[in-house]
Amino acid sequence: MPARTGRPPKISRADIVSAAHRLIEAEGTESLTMRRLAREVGTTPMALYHHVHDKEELLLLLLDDYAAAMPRPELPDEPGERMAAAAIAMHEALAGVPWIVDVLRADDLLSVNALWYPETIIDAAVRAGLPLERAVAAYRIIWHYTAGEITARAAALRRREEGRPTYRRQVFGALDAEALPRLAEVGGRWEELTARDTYGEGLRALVAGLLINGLATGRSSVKRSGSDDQMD
Amino acid sequence: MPARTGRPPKISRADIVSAAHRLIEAEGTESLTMRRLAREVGTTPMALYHHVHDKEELLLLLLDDYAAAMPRPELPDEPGERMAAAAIAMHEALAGVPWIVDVLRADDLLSVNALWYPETIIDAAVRAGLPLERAVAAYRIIWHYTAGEITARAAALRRREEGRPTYRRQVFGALDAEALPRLAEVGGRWEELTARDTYGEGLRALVAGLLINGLATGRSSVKRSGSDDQMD
DNA sequence: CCAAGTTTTTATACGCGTATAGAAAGTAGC
DNA sequence: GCTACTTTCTATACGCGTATAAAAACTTGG
Repeated sequence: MPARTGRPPKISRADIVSAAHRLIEAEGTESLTMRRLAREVGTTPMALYHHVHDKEELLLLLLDDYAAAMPRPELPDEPGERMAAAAIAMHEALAGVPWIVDVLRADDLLSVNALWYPETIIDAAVRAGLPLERAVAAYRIIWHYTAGEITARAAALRRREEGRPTYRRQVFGALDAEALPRLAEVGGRWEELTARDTYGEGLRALVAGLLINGLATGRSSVKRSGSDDQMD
Repeated sequence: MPARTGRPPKISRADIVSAAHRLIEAEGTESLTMRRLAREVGTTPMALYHHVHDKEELLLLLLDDYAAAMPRPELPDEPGERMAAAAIAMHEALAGVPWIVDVLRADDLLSVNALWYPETIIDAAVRAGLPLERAVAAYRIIWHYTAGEITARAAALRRREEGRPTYRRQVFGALDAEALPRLAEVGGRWEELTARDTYGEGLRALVAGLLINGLATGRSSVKRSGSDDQMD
């Protein structure tokens, strides 16, 4: 029965989401404002709010579409590597979305179509021998690390684009070498060192540690067996 | 020479920062707006901007004061435990600051008075046998994990306070048990499991993994340090 | 056909961070 | 004392997300 009561809608959630995609595509992330979007859809700003709860929900819907379209990686059989592969795929998916930072302020993942990532990571952790509860904990720890890394990455990018006077250069210039010898030792190389991509390295360390911890005796499963040197 | 040229200032950076502290203390984090703060200081909003670059810088100044006042923990001698102890102290310091989330959107730490944390962590990593470069990388990995965990924690708190209709309950209600068996298995316990504090657990795993990687089998992971061509 | 009820859309308004322009209040050189 | 110069502060304005209230456009029951 297509006939419902009340004033018939001019726009739908889908209209809004697809207009948002168009807008981002055409004019970049910064142009995605509720007011601009309303103009795009051909309505008033507040009309949008009858279809999405707030802007954050809209972004989550966008992410969901995005996640649905992401290709899923081949997964190795060895559990530790499998966890790592899924996490790296998740990281790559998220790192490619410029407005992701606003979504990352939300809790732990995730939008419906992105559930494949936690599912796969948790499953791999269970295969590695962790009880389900600990596998969930492991996933969340990986998620926190991933979200934090992406946030920092986005901030660094932003800072680089703005060309702001590099507050940290100033900090490292006036370092008290007595109180902070290591930082003084690093000195001017900080900028260079922190520009490196360490996500993969950290992730492997994390996975190794999680599996060792969870299995009491560090099964040799963690020891990198072969194809470990992929980077993103 | 106390005589300087130009119109004499009515307010100082210190005035602003201390007024901000007062305001937060008295009326909570949400009341800290540039306009409200200006009223508190007895000036116009835009006058503040001659003393701080933007609101984010102001928050960083607040954090700096806060960090200066934080007690520093006793540090164990064993390097791994030492790293963990410093990181946990850092986590505790940050987790206690309600507006921290806005600062965490910035790069890697940190304000001047908080440099003790990276210094200590890096130093402990070096004591554990990591070369300085890898110790810095280890610190940053720990930082990303810490920042991510705190962000998620803050988001969870916010969500709990708002009493929003728990989007995730809805997600977990309509789970496709075929495609997502592990998540289906967790089911309604997700809420409970994700409420647990896993920071310490994750951190220990991370430290363990970082030290294993950097030492025992780790030499093999240094093998690419010459041709280190990764982008960010 | 009309009143009641329901859903969607519009109008208006608030407070936010901050960009921009210019006024105000000093010092320094003549 | 006047002009130039510098620094600080004020006035105004923009676009943002979104709360609130009312209007509009339907269906339904009488």
